Amino acid sequence: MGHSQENKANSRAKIVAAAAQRIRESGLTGFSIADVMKDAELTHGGFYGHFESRDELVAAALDQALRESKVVYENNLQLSLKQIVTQYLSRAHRDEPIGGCAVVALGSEIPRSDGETRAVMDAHLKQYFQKISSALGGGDNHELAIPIVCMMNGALTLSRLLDDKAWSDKVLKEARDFILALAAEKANPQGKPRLAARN
Amino acid sequence: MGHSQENKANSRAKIVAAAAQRIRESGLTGFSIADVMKDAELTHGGFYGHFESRDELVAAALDQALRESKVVYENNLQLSLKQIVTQYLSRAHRDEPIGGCAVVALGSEIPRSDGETRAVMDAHLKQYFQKISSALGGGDNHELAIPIVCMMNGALTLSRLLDDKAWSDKVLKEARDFILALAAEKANPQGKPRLAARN
DNA sequence: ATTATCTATAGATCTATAGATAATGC
DNA sequence: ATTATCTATAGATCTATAGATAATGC
Repeated sequence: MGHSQENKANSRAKIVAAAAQRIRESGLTGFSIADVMKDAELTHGGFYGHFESRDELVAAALDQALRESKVVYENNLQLSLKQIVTQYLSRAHRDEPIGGCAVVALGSEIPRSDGETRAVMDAHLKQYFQKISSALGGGDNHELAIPIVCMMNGALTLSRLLDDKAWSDKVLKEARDFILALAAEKANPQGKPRLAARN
Repeated sequence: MGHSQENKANSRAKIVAAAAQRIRESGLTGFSIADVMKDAELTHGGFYGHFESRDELVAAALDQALRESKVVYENNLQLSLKQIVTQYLSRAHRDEPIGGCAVVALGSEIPRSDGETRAVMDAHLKQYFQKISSALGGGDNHELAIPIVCMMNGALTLSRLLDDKAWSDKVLKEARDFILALAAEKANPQGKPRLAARN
C-alpha cells in the first residue's frame, strides 16, 4: 500500500491487459471488475482510481485486444496472404479465443455496447480492410479485400459455433481453400481450375 | 389468476416468443426473466411453472429464433440464391436485428453458453449449410456452400460493427456483388469477367 | 502533504423459491 | 382437489463510493 506514480501507469496497464483477455474469454458482460482486479493483482476498490466506469474499461480493453492482433501481423511484416489466412483459420485460433481476434470473439456483442466502445471497433476495422487490401496489392476500392475479410470472420465464427468438430474443421478448411484459390487465380488469371467450378 | 391447461401451453409460447426477440435485441445475458415475463404479460414468479432455469429458456428461445428464420425461407420455397442474398445482406436486415438472423445476432456469445444452447445452434447450422448447398444445386461436399455462408455471416456482422454508414453499406454491397458474380460464373463457366480480376 | 491502493459497504439488480389466490374440471 | 399464476422475498452478485492506510517526494 502506498505507491509511486510510475507504479500507477504500470497498474493501469496490468488492469487493461487483464481485461483485454477477459473480454475475449467471457464477453463484454461475463466478468466483474473484481475479477479483473484480481487478475491484475490489485483490490476491487482501487479500480476507480484508474477508470471512471466499467464502460470506460471495456473500451480500453477492446482497443488493447485489437492492437495486440495488429502487432502480430506487423511484427511479421513480410507475412503473405497465405500465411495470414492459414494462421487465422487454424484450429489453434479457433480453440484459443483469449489471445485471438477480438472482432470474432465480440462481433455480436459490440453493436449493443456504448458509443465509445463501438467507435474503437469502427476505427480498427477500417484499418484491417486497408491492410488486407495492400496485402492483396489492391488499391482503395477493396472489391476483393472486403469479401475475403468477411469470409475469414464468418468462417472462424461458424467454426466456433459448430460443436461437431468434423464439421467445424471442414468449415475452416473450405474457407481457407477458397481464399487461397482466389488469390492463386488473381496471380495467374489464365490458369485453371475456376473457383466457381467447385461444387 | 387461476387458468386452464390450454392457457398454460399458450403462456409458454408467449414466453418463448418474447425471449426469442429479447436475445436478438439484447444478447443472451442482456435481459432479466422479469423483462421477458413483462413482455409476455405475465408476472415474474410464474416463470418457474414453465422452465426449470434461465438457461433452459435461453435454449428454447434460440431454437425459436432459428426456426423463425427457417420459416421465412421455406415459405418462399422458390427463393433463388440471388433473392436470399439480397434480402440477407440488406440495410433493412442490418438495422433490424430483432426479427433477423440469430446466428449473426448471437454468433460470438453462443460459444460461451451452456451445452444445450450450443447443441441447438449446432443442429440448425448444419441444416443451413445443406439448404444453401441445394439452392446452389450442389451435392454433399459443400465446397461452395460453406464459403458463401461464411461470407454472408461475416458481412452482416461487420456491417453492424461499422458505425460509419458509408463503410457499412459498402461491405454489404461488395459481399453481395461477390456472391452473385460467383453464382453467375458457376452458371456460365466460359463467360467473363473473372472474380479474381476484381481489385 | 500528496496520492495510489486498500477495506468495507450502500444500493441496485437478478435468479430462484415459498406460500397465497382463484379458475378449472372431476 | 388440482393447478396456473400471483405476490413477496431470501440470497447472491455487481457497480460505485467513502474513508483508512502507507509509501512517495517536496
